[in-house]
Amino acid sequence: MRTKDQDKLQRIKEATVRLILREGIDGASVSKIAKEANVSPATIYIYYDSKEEMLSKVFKEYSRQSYQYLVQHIHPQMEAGELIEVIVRESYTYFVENEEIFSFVEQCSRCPTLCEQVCERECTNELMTLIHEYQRDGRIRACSDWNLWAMIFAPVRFLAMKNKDMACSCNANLDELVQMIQSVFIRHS
Amino acid sequence: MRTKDQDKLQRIKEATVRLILREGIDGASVSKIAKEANVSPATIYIYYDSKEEMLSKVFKEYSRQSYQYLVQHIHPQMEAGELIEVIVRESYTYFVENEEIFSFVEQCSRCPTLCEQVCERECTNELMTLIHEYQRDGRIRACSDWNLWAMIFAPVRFLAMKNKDMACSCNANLDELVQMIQSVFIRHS
DNA sequence: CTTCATTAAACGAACATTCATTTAAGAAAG
DNA sequence: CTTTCTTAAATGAATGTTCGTTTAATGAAG
Repeated sequence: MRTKDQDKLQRIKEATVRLILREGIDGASVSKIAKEANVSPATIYIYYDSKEEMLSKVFKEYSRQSYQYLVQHIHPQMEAGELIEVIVRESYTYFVENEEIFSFVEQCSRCPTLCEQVCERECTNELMTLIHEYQRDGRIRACSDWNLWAMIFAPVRFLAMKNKDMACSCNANLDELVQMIQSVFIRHS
Repeated sequence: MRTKDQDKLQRIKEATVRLILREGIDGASVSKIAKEANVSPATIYIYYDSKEEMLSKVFKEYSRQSYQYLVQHIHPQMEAGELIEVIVRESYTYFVENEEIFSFVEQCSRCPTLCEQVCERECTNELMTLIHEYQRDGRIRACSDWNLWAMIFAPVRFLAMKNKDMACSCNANLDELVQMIQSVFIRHS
């Protein structure tokens, strides 16, 4: 029996993500993706049942990835200010260095038909648990999970999205953002 | 001479926005939009040169609208804390009450092919000028424009987007968010 | 080792459908 | 009448998906 070529599957995923950065979610057709991946359109249907299933699976996978990346850079002994700094800085780094994936995930997460299938919550359990500990003993300000996201990730994602439009001073912006977010969650700073 | 039917144009815009909320940006075809607006596809091409032009014009118009709405509720005599509260609350209200428009704008603003044509900056001059005054005399914390957006609008938009997923406690979340954002921009609170 | 079925991956071509857009003719208003 | 709006119908191109075939990897038989 012939075995599935994992490299080919990887190429399909990357092509999807690359094309959606270039042409937007409505410009990424199956045939274009296939061409970009050097693969026959029919091959895609060996790995996925439909275009929709493909998008939502790739979406889910790459959603997870950014948080997994983040978790690697975090350890529970960190001081509160450092924790926030690392989360913000590393998120930003990841988003900028993986702009294809980032743009893809951003687009998918605004698309009602896609994000009702992908629960962001389950991608982030590990990170949440850690932050909850810091909140419980008062090292960082307690708040609802929604607001935790709203005040940490929404700002970083916004800044990362605007990265291209910014002048050369993007590092200064990031420094400032770190301080601002810290001032929300940590007293006397 | 027969006059262009402005009501028809309005119906087209609303149908566009409604359909994109339901089916996402890639599910909104010209014919579906036409049907939704009770209009022939050809009629759309009387008002717009192409689908792309149409999307970007409607996008631009509705982008402006949310800020115009906001400006109505703001006056320069406001105390700093109140200013931020009003911006956050009224933004949220607008987004939730106009979820079709909101979802449409959110989707468009993540689509690379669309947002390179629409400069968000020019929609917000009036609001920016006002905030800059507050920043200049220290009533609210000075920061780069990017971070101003990142720490005010990105969080509200995020919360508004998650509004549907939230339990009944969405008002409490909003209250908390207002406080958190105030604590970034205003000392001793 | 060499054959040779067997199995599933992979493909290019073709499918029906839908797409964005245009045409040609009718309807409405001046 | 003239002018402009409006549309149903038609356009070719492109869409997502399937078909029939070929290719490559495996294990059994000689």
